[in-house]
Amino acid sequence: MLTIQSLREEKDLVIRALEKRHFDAKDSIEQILQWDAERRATQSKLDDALAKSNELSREIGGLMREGRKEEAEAIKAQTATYKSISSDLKEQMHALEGKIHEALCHIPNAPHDSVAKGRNADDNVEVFRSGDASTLEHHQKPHWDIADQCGLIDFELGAKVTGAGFPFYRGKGAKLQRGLIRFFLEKADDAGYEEFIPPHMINPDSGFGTGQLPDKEGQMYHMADDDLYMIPTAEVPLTNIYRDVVVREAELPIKLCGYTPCFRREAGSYGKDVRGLNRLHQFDKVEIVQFAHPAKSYETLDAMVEHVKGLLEALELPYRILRLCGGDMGFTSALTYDFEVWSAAQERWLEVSSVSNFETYQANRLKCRFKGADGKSHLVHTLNGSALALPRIVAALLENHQDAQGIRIPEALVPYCGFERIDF
RNA sequence: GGAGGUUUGGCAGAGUUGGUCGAUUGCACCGGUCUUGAAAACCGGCGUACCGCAAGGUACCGGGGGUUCGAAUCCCUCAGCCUCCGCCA
Repeated sequence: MLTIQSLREEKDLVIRALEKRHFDAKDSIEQILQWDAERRATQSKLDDALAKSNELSREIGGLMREGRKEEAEAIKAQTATYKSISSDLKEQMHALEGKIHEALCHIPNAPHDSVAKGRNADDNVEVFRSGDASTLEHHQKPHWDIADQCGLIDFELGAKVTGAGFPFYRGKGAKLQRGLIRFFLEKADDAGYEEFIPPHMINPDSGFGTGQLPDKEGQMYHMADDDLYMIPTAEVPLTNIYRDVVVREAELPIKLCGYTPCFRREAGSYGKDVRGLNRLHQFDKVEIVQFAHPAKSYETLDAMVEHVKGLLEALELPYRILRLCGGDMGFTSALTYDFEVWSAAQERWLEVSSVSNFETYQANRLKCRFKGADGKSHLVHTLNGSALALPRIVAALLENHQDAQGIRIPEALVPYCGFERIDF
C-alpha cells in the first residue's frame, strides 16, 4: 500500500498519477489525511494521559516501598480518571488506525511517469517486437489438436480426476515440461538468482504482504480448515521471505528465483480464453524476484526485461513487449511490461510473462527495509517477473515450430528435453 | 493427535516472591586513544516504531486478550521451537 508519508508530502502527485488508472483517489486521500491528523492529535493526548498515570504509578511504588500505605491509597484513587481517559483515547486511536489502514488498502499503487493513461488492454503500448508473427500457411493445427494427436497432454483425464483446467502432461509432453523448467532455472541461475523451492501454500499474512489479500481473495484456492491459500504464483512465498526483515544496504539487490506450480481459480473466465493451454487452474512457472535499492530499481526492471527477452529469443518464438497502460496494470504495480508470444494457429498474442516494479507498495506491507548510509530505515523496492509461465510457451512452441511431420524443438532446449522432435 | 519444556534487543544469555527494567553482561558492530599499519588493550557509542519544532513523551521482552495503581514477570488464548509418546510417506 501507499505510505502515509507519500500522501502527506506529495498528495497531488499521487492523485494525478492514479488518474491514469481512472482511479479517483481525491476524496479518499483527503479523508485519510484528515483521519491521520486526528490520529496524531489523539496520540498526543493519549501519550500525555499515559505519562501521567505512569508517573502516579511510580509514586505509588515509591510509597509502598517505604511502607506509607495510606498515602499510596490516596494516589491510587486519582488514577481512575486517567485510566478511563486513556482507555477511551486508545479506542479512538485503534478506530482511526483501522480506518486509515483499510482505506490505504483500497488505493492501488501510483503508476510510474512512463505509464500511459489508457482504459484497457487496447491502450497498452508496444515497445518491442521480435520474430515473424505471421500466420502459418500449411499444417496449422492449434496446440490442443497437436497435444491430443501426439499424446502430450490429456485434458479430459484431468477433468475426470480433478476438474477442467487441471490437465495431465504425459510422455514427451511431461518431458518437455520438465525440460522447460530446468532450462528456465538454469538461465536464472546463470543470471545470479538464488534458487528456492518454496511452500505451495501460504498463510494470510503472506497473502497480505504481496497484495493478494484482500484484493484478490476470490482468485486463490483457500483451505478453510487451516486458513491457508494455494499459491497463485511463486512471487508470494519468495517475496515474503523478506517480510519483517531489515537488510543491509550492501546486500541489495537480492535476487531470488523458484519454480512452482501456480493455482488460480480464474473465476469469470470463459470461451476461447480457456481453450487448451490458454488458461488453466494449475500451471507451472519459474519466477524471478528482486529486492532493489530505490535509486536503482528501474535499472533492475530493465535487466529483468532483458533476461526474459533472452529466454524467448532462445526458444525462437515471435514475441512482443507491451508497457501496460494505467487501466490494465495490476493493483500493486507501478510499472509493468507484459511479454506476449504469437500463437500462429490461434492467430493471437498470448501473455507469457509480466515483469513489474512495485516500488515501495509491497515493501510497505511487508515492512521490508534497509538501513541507509544516513542511519535511517528506508523501504526497499520489490520487483518480480515470470521467467517464464509454461503453458502458453508450450502452446506457442507446438504451434509455431510445427511442420508437415511434427514439431521441431528449438536447439537451446534440446539438451534439457532429450529429444529434437515430436513426430505427428 | 497426546504430555512436558521453551520463546527476551544482530547473536549469546541474565532477569519470572509484580514497582525507577526498554531491560545486567558477553560477542558482534560504529567512533576514539595507542600503533608506520593492523591486532590486542583501554575509553565512548550502539534496538525498533510512533507523537513532538525541540526538550521530551508513548508503545514494544513470540502474537492477541485479561488481572492490577503498576507486568518481561500472574492468568487465558493462539502460534513457533525442543523432548518424549502415538500415527505415517
